[in-house]
Amino acid sequence: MEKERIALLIQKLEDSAGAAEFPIVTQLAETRRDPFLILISTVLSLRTKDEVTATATERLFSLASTPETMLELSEEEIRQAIYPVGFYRNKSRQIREICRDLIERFSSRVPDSLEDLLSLKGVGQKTANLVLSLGFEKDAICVDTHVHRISNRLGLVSTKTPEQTESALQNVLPRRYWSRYNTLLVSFGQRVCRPLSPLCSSCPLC
DNA sequence: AAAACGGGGGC
DNA sequence: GCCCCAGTTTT
Repeated sequence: MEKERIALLIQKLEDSAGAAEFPIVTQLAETRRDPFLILISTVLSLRTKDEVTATATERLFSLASTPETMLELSEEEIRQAIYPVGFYRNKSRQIREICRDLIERFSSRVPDSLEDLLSLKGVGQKTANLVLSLGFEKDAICVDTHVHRISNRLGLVSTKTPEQTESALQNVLPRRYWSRYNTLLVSFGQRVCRPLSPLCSSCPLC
């Protein structure tokens, strides 16, 4: 019964997502299927709105789209490309360190294991899971603020922190939905179920 | 002025 | 668990 409810929920989310626009970062992810782009844009997204993140990602990747070429950019060049994302001074340094690390330790490829991803500078649980999910289509759930908020609003879980949500979802949500869950919820969270002034009147779930 | 934005790290 | 980090926009 709970399974059927979840299946119906996912179906409704998929229907509404197909009829509308995905968030820009997710669009980039869908079109490019490039783990490196996913990784960098996720790093940029920390404390930053989606549209700003997308603009910064596009500007940066128009200058360089591989670890090698990106490492050739100076911190100043990266700073200018990604402004005004939050923490842009730290991030320009961090991005160069990640590029250097990818080149030296992973032959210029983004690793596809949780452990290796976590070993990169400034990459934590959520960033790593998002790269696995969006970049490699693996069974991972990135419980960011959107996923946390909406999972509770939908009544799938009843939790206080994103960490609690992550473990709770692993028990509730069938594994076959994991890789789609992020895309669907983040899309839904930005289009409709927004943190402030949610568009409840046009909610596809009601 | 405060809250918000797809956190991470150190302790 | 708590606290710090630190840039900008929105309310």
